[in-house]
Amino acid sequence: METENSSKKIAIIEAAGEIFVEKGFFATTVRQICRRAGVNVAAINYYFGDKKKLYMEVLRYYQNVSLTKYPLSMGIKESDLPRQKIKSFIHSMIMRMFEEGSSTWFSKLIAREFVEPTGALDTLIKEVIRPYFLMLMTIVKEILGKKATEETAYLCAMSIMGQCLYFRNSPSIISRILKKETFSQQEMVELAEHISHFSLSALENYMFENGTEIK
Amino acid sequence: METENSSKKIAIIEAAGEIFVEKGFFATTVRQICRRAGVNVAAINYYFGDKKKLYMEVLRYYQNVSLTKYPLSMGIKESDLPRQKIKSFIHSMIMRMFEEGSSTWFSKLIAREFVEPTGALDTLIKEVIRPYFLMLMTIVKEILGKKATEETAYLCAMSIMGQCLYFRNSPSIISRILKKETFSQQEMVELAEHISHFSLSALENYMFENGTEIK
DNA sequence: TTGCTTTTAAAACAGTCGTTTGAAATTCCT
DNA sequence: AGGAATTTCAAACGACTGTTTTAAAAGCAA
Repeated sequence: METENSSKKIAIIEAAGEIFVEKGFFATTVRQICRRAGVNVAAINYYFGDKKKLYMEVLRYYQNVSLTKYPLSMGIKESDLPRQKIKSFIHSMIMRMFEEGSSTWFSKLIAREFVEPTGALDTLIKEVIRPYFLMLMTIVKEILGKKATEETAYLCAMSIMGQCLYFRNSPSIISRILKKETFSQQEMVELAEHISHFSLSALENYMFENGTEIK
Repeated sequence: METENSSKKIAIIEAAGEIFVEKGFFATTVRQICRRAGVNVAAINYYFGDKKKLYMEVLRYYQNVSLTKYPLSMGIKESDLPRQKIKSFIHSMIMRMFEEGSSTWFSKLIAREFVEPTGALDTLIKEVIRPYFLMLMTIVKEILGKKATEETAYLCAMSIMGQCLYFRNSPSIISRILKKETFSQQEMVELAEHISHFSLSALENYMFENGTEIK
């Protein structure tokens, strides 16, 4: 019975992470994972029990990595103006989702979960997503002002999340902007700038209609 | 050799449409389709060749149905103000995506293709998506004004599309707003209202920064 | 070394997938 | 009606899936 994380266990997790991100949970086969990790097919069941438990381990593993590299307060200072907070939030989110590197697979997996839920992981997902989403909602409310209802803030936060995930999760779209798969630092910045600008323009005028304040 | 569409062929297409929409191309099995259509497993291969060709037939079938029910000019009059055009566009898009009914599966399939491309169908997809997307871009440009670059209009159009598809394609999100799966007419209207309002607020101020016009 | 536990590895398992077979049933035409 | 073409169906095919088995190899404490 293994007690701590053997190197082989980690090799499996990392190989699995790559392929899960690339193809999603269902389209990924355990044999692909094992081949890339250089282990026997039985290793997954030996170390993790089954494919689904491995998937959860992958999420958990990258959750830790991701949370240490990108703390929940993503460079946002409480003293910042709401405008700046939103910018930081979106910027950080885009960076995390697009940046290439072993520590960002988790974000991509999460993004995929949004669109193609595996179901059994809802709790884990919500543990990670909800704090961010609630944080976004808080900032959104600061900008909208106190006249905004909870429902309004919720919808606006979803509009922002939707943009981020859409740009991330539509390969055919991405490849129409650029011919390549990856993004340069500058391109990511520009994308974040656009979403920030678009969303801020929206939020700062959301409570007004035709130039007159609502209610 | 069959020449025209037999009733059985259509039964398969409609059953396939339902399940493809619900589960996506890969997770749908031909046996499920055949069971729901009340035909033998071999029928799919007999009438369509294979699963992928059936999928293309489904898309083609609903493309025709959808295009007749929802013409490309979706209630938009050229004399309308740009504001109204955007509203009509988003409203129509949301309606098409959420409305239950045999003729809207196509839109849902398309929405799914956005996120989970089957690859082989890129051309067909683009034939349908592009006209709408270009139309949206045109309206966006009218609102942004002539100082807006093509790139800017493109990004803004994507932001709008992203919101629509995100609200549509995230079951776990949807079910947090409402407990049920389907939407009432009023809820759809409210959703469309929000996206319209959010996007219009954004667009109408996009070319301004801190109250001063850009450039 | 001895004995015991942990790890590896090939092979097989049971199940499902999309697809094909080949013969029966049905339809259609003269 | 007869006979050819079309359509249906149960069964099976081969390939793949996730998982289990079984036993040999490696590690390790005594």
